[in-house]
Amino acid sequence: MANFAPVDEQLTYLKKGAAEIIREADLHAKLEKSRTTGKPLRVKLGMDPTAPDLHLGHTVVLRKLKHFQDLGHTAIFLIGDFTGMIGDPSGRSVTRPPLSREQIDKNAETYKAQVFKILDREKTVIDFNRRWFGPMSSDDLVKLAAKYTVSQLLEREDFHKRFQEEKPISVHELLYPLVQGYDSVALEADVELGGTDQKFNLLVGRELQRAYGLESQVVLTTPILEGWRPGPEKMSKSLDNAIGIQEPPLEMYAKLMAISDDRMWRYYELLTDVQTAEIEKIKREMHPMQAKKDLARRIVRDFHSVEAAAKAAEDWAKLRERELQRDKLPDDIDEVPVQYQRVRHENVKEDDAPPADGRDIVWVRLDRLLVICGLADSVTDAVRKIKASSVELLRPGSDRGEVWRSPHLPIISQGEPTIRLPIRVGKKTKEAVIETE
RNA sequence: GCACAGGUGGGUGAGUGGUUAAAGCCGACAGACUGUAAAUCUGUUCCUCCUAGCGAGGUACGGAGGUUCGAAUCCUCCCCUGUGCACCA
Repeated sequence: MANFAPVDEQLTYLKKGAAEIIREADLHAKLEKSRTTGKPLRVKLGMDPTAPDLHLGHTVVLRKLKHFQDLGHTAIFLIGDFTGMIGDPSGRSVTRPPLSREQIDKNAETYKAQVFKILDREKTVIDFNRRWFGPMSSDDLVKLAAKYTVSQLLEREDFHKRFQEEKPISVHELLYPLVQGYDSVALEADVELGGTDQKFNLLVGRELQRAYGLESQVVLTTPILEGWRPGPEKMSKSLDNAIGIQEPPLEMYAKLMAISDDRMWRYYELLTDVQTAEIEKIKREMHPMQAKKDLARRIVRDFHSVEAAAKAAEDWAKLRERELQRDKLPDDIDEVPVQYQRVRHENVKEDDAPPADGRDIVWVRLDRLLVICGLADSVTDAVRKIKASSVELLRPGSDRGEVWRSPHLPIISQGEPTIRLPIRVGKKTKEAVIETE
């Protein structure tokens, strides 16, 4: 059979990005045993087919399953089509509405499609817990229920809280951890994976296996990933900070580029196969901006393709540049025709006039001009903007211009019928075409 | 229908007779900073006019009147919203 890597090597690989391993010594022992017997470990990850779309947060634990798979162990992806009908009460203060049969089937299908973006389709065992719960007799169910006590179940924080607050806890919800735990019995799992929020349920699996005369599984939890927006919230669709694995490359890339530097390292740890030592090196030696680009590219590649990732990076850079280019004269400035009458400055004081030395001076009311060009909401607003030094007169062919702080603007005319005047206010640039005739 | 509560600037929300064009916050707009994102800091945030100034004027606190030297603030009527009750049953 397969040749397993040395235990310590495997352990290092598996520990990256893990929140907690219960118990590490057990895992060590199991790895040791599988290596000597040549028998791969049975590693279980169960998911309820509740949300049809997976996001990067879900992939943290999936990747961990993949790691086991990489090392030659048996990855079992268990779709909780039976448990889905109960609804996982984890972290919930109210009863979760159960899913309909059709909904579950539909979600299960989309799950399979998405999960194989990470797992190796050939090597993964997909199972449904209805396989054993479907035919389970009432007798067996009672036997299962007899293995655990109410007070044990009430140790769970959310149950405890609800009990304390005299909020309802349905019996079927109480059953949930038992059912999930029994999955481990049925599958004879050596290891079960889950998010840290699943810890209690996973531990029940340990207990139940022992109660059924099996060796207890090792529980490996993974951290809950934070969303891409600033803030400590976990990644979640409802908080609108999730990066879905089915999202288009550019969207994915852009969101990833928007994460904070701190979070970037977290993502490196939890969403890539870059080894811890390597991450440390990147942290030390690479420019954070470059590191983030690499990360974004890497993740997009995982869910799309190398080409798509390259394209996303390119498109993103273009978008970025366009945004940063507001100092530069854009190629396509809107031209606004303006009649001189509407912007003519009437009462020019003599001493304001620069030496005309024979040429015509055209005095323009810059404030009115801004309004006509749509660069200000009202004349008052225009004056404010002028006084706030945010109005820049651009010189044609140059990226730079001159900040003009007065509502009156003298232009030396060479006698042309029109005067072109590119103006920038903040992000907006317009070119006024003044008809002097 | 009755009874309370309430209607303020883009949004929230202070303000109960007089420097109140109306606090604070948010948003928006600009400026600074910057490797991305964010954060931060500064300024501005009703309109019109000019001589461009801590300038002049106008309009504004649901609507219409009124009291007053003076009202977002007090009175009357109306409109609208929320809540409770009643009606219908």
